Amino acid sequence: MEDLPTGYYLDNFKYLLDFVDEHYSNLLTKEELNYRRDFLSCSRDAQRLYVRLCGRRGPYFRVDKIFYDEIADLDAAIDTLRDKGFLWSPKDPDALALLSLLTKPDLLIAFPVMNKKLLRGDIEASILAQYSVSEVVNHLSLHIVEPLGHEVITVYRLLFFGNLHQDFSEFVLRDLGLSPFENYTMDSSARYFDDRAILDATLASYELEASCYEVLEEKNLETLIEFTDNCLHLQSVEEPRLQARFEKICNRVAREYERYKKDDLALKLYNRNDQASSLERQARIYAKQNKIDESVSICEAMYSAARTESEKEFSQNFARRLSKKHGLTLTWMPEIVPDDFSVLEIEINNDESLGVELLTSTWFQKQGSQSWYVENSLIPGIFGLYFWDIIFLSIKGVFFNPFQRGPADLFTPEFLHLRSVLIQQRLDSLRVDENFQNSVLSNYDSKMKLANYFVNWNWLDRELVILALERIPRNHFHELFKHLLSDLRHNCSGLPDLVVFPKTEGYLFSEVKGPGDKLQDSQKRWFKFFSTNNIPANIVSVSWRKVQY
DNA sequence: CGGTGTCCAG
DNA sequence: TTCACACCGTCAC
DNA sequence: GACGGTGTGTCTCTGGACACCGGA
Ligand SMILES: [Mn+2]
Ligand SMILES: [Mn+2]
Repeated sequence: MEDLPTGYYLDNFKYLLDFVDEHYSNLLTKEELNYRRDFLSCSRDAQRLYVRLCGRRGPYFRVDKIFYDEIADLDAAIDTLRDKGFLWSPKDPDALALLSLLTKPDLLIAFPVMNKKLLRGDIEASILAQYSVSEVVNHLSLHIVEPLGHEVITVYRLLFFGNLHQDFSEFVLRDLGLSPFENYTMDSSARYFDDRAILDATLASYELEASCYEVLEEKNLETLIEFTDNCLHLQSVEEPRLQARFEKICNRVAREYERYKKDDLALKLYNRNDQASSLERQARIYAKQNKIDESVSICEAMYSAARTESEKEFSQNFARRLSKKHGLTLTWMPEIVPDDFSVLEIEINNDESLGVELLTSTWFQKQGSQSWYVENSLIPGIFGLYFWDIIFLSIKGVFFNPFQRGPADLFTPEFLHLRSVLIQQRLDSLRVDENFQNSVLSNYDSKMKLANYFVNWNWLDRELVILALERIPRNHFHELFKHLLSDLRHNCSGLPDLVVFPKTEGYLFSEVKGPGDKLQDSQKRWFKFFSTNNIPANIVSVSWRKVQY
């Protein structure tokens, strides 16, 4: 595998800064623009040191523990960064973070009174209880530095990636060939953000998410109420993605209120949005409070405005149970179609180390079949291969950086609308396409390892793809792909554990269920789909063979 | 001293 | 740190 | 059977260094 050039990390950092400067400079504040200008004016050593430190946990670093061969003059680099405001030595550092700079033996030397048998965490706690922060600082007298400007880097990163979960390691993995990306064309005007207000709101929503997480960790009702009052004000955001993110946070908090039996507080938050999870919780709460009419009317509204299969399922099932219990007749409810999935009962020896799915797969192999543990990798994977060029079609604005696993509109209705003709053609041609197998396989070979939202290369053997293409009939693929396309976001999960190929012909999807496990909702939906489309699928119900001693 | 987890480089 | 999945305990019917 | 809570792998990968911990 090819080595990266010395200082590769600085190249990546600068690439990102320049890219953002080129595409988004009109969105940047004076401070953010100056940040880049000042950084570029630093010496190469200083730039390298800064990027190195910012890539590490920190937040503080002992100067005597900083070792980088490629940085010639460490002290000069530190001075430069300090002068330009990229680094400082904090006067009032966090004591715990300071203690973390010492190993446990060093801690015990510095604070000899401690009982050596304690765990590290207990030692730290007891030092903090015993000494004031300034005493700890003076006592250790370490020369420490802290890189500054993380917030600015965050802005640049968000503008570049369009999210905050990707980071500089993307560059490395790509350049090492470990996780390369499709070479789609980005039109030069493509931008994820157009508006500073949206950018700021997005940054705020990431912070809100983080503080929500902390608040939930605390497990304290007062904190929760305080958080609600201070941070969850009704806000109107134009950006739908942002709105959804905000509502998700509200719903998480509301769910926590339910755990405290504060249904009224929960409802107040749930009421403000119409996300599926919110509607579902509202229906449950009203039912629990014996407000049957309210609960049923939520279900009815949910049913008639259902955006996904799962909303339809839930509203129907929940209302059905309610009506049965309270003797209501609901005109809007469709006839019940009882589930009738074929079940195969088998008995095998337990082996904790392997897991029930692999054991069942082995069982099928012992019957002379071939069997793979694929879950959601096979069908979405072949879909991703067959539709590859459509997924990565350059449509204006959907590709705005080189590290995307799919177009920006992949999970919005826009995706289908803007490509409807091509998608329809591809689906139609599937039935007669002499080339279907070849085009999937040739994409498998030519796109190998390239990141695609639907293709999980690690779980998609070439051999498996070949066999699946041979054994699964065209019209089955047609229906499977149509079903995926009907809800790309939700229908890429819930597929059965195994795909089984009997010795000579045919195939079978098999969902393995150990003792005490049952079909999940998403799995049920797939099984309904299988049964209406005559796609062979069963549930393998496993029980453990009694071991004789 | 071996097992485990975390950090970090590439 | 999120998501998808399995597993476990409880409760009511 | 319904429901809620929890645990696990895995998130894009792999290996090395190191610290910590608990038991011999
Ligand atoms: Mn499974
Ligand atoms: Mn299963």
